[in-house]
Amino acid sequence: MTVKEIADLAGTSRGTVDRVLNDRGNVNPELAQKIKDIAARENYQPNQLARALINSRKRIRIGVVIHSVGNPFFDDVLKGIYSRAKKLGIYGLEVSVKQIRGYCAKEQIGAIDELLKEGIDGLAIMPINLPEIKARLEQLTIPIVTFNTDIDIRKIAFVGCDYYNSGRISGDLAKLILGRGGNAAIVVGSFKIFGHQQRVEGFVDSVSKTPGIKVIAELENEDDDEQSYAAVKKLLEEQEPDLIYFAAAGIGGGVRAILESGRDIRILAVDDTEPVHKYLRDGVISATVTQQPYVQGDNAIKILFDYIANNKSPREVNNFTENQVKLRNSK
Amino acid sequence: MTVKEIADLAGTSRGTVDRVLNDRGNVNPELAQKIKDIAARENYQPNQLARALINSRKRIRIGVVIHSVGNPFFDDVLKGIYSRAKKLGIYGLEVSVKQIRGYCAKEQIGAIDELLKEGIDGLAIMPINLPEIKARLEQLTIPIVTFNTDIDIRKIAFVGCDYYNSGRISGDLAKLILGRGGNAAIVVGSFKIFGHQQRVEGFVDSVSKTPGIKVIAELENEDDDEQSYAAVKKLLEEQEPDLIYFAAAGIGGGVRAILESGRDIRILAVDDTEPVHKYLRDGVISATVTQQPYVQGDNAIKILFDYIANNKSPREVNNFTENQVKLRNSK
DNA sequence: CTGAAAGCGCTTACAG
DNA sequence: CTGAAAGCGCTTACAG
Repeated sequence: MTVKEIADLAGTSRGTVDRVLNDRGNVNPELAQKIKDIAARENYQPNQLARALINSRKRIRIGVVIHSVGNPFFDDVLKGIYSRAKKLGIYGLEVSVKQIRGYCAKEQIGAIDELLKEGIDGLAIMPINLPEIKARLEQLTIPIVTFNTDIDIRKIAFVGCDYYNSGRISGDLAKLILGRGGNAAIVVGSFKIFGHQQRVEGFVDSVSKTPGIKVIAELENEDDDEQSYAAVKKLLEEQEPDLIYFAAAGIGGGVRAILESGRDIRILAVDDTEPVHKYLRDGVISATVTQQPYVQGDNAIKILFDYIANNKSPREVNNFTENQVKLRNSK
Repeated sequence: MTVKEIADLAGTSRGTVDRVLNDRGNVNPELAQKIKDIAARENYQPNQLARALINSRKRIRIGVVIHSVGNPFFDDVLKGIYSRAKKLGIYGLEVSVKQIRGYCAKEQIGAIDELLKEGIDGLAIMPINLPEIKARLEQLTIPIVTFNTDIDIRKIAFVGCDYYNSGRISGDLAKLILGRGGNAAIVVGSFKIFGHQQRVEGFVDSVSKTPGIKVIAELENEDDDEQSYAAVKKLLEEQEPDLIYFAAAGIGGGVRAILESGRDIRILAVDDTEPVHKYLRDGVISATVTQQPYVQGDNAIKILFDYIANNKSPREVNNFTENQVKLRNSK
């Protein structure tokens, strides 16, 4: 079935069929209905390649805001973004990435405004969860996809980690390691950060079913290696954990404190940044739970483009990446 | 840069440019060189969409041979195959799948011959590793991709598991669980099957670095639940394993023997078939190592189509899927 | 509101 | 060996 064939069946022209099938208006309602009926009856499927060939001439611009500066975790997220941008380049996609540093709302809003000035058809953003960001995003009329971290606004999709599940899986690991019992401690960045909180909850829920396992401490390190070192050092002076679960950043510093203590403590981590990777290979860290950063970048762009170019929404707003367990010999 | 622009620069026609750039011959060598130079200088990249639109008119037929009948492991492999077949349908791909049962060389050769009679442009096959299969495949002139299991022939690619690495990762799990020491037993289908052998090697190499862990038994179960049950039952009467690693099929039967014994034994599995899935959820099996069956099917078709339609080979002949650790709360 | 024509960038006959 | 023309299935002006 082609546009031409439908036009012939309806006794009209291709232009008119195109207008009807793509809701471009300006068609006699009766004729429009007739064309729709024929298309439905003949199960017309537009040829995606022909359509893409035409559509690729009008550029689609997607803006990306990511606070990746100084944080190697986001290297893989960026790889995913650029890879998908390249793949969709032949379809007319142009991606403009604003990399910013840390958690500054002002800088983030600045990046959004710059992108708007450049002129974008959609925004992929890792929003800082603050009221002023929420307010700014709610003013936008272009479609938005959030990735890695979420915020409570109307959006096409969120692509990122299911933190609660991540915590549960780390809990599974703790149970494997501690067997019938032992003391576990948890170190996170901040209980104020939703994802961190969720991981702690998941971990605690998971291990709490095993009576012999006790969670003896929950510490904050502000995602900072020095604070992490100090907090863990203090912990080791006061208590006797058999296992420490690092549920956010600052892992390198914390591990250093453990190694210096000379104690035999099992270590669980999250993600696969440089220090984690190294300590995992060396057998210092027992396991880490990763969150497919590459997929987060890749899929955020894919979903947003699909929405803009093909008017297709993902099935679910929440698109969770897999929480994958990595051990010493994992690749 | 378009064909038209190159033709203008070279003072010739689009037809001639097309002949040169696609090696269709029948062009004056000097003119051909001139066109090639211009294309190189202008960094000409053919528009993939326009090309695909044309090429989609000639159907490309890929035949698939898979011994999936009666083995639910291959459900996901099939899903991957059909998903990729559908995705590439708009590019002209037609896939014909021959599902056969078990390890019968005659049936497999029959399936190959049927496909050849249907007329295929490429073959994706899970070859039984037997001389007669090897001989038959070596006669073929169409491109071949092997998936899930490999055979020593000339081919475009193998897509499947790195069994040795899979075994090593299970060894990592054993070390996590046994901590400083304990007895491990291994159950495989057959030492004659390369993949099974490799998993055993990987496991042994991995745990052998920990002095306290001993591998006290290596059993065969012919991938059969009843034989598995009997073998494990006998093992438990004679020895005292702390952990049993099932490195192939027949896991349901083996686990039943363990449960009936009432002994507290940690269990490692491979793949995520129904009994494994259930026992993992119930906390009977501690962990399993999976091999991305969906990706195996999906990627085998993708690579083969890319070779036939776009003359593109994968970077490596061996395309290993990831060995992923799944725990109780994994999704 | 409608249709004839041109065009996207490529490939495919066909005539010479 | 070469070029002019037609065609893939769609969309986009443009004239009426």
